[in-house]
Amino acid sequence: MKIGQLAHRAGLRASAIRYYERLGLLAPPHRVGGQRRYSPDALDRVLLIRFAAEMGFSLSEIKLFLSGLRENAPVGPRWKKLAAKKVSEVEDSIARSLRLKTLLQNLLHCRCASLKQCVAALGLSENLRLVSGRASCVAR
Amino acid sequence: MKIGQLAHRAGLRASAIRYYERLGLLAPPHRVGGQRRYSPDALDRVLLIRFAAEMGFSLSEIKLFLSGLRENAPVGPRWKKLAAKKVSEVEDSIARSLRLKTLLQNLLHCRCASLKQCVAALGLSENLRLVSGRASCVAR
DNA sequence: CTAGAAGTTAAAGTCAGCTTTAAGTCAAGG
DNA sequence: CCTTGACTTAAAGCTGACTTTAACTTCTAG
Repeated sequence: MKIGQLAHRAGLRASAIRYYERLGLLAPPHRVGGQRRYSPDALDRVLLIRFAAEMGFSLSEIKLFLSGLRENAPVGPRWKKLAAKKVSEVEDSIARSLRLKTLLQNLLHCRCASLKQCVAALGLSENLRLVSGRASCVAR
Repeated sequence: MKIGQLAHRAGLRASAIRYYERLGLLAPPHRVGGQRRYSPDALDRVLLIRFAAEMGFSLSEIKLFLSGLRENAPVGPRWKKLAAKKVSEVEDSIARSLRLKTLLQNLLHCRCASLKQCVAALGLSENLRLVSGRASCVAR
């Protein structure tokens, strides 16, 4: 498989494949006349990388757990440790997003005299951390 | 108020304030001997910007709805339209994160013979969109 | 044989949201 | 007056994940 085809099948551009290679995520394949030739396994590898990326792992995290990973082995403790960490990160992000959504909806339905009041009513005035919105300005 | 003080009260660096000014988010204040002097209102403005930023709005979106916004006016239709759009964006992101979390947890508890199998079992093989994880490999 | 599609490289560009740097000016205390 | 700290500017740097560009080379179809 040439790079263009690999890229196409993985839904990427050739430049992304070369980039992954440069980062050490993808082993340099053998070459024919200077051009990269990939085995079908390479597609699995790229798809695995994309999968992990979609899971929210950064490329460096992916490199970390792909190094020394045999694809045809059970999910190991290294993977699990990273996955556990990522789960809690995702949970945090979800919690934050939910608070965000509530705030936005309050704003949407509020009848405050001013935006300023409205924002203040949501309990964010001081340092603007998204603390749990205590009072809703909808009630006014 | 000098820029350092404004920045400190808003929990930012002076450079961020100047950056906001350059972007047109903050009106250029008057100057004393070349130095910026801010009225207390400027703090409200900056806090409002930070609030919106924390809500997930980009600075250009914030510029959009701050332009022509009087702070002491009810939340207007322009705001509401943007907020509604953002609510659905946040909802999408939450939904995505929830799927992610489920997938990660499956991976965490799975006993598949291989990562490859595990990933495949989650119904992601083909194009790697995070479609609703149909089968769980935990069941194996 | 030749056109043109697709491959190669290194280096620079992109986006956001700032920060840092360099080189200089201003303000306040002793 | 002098030092020190806060201010000024424009321009460059940072992170991440790539893409684009420029200048070439190689492959493939006709």
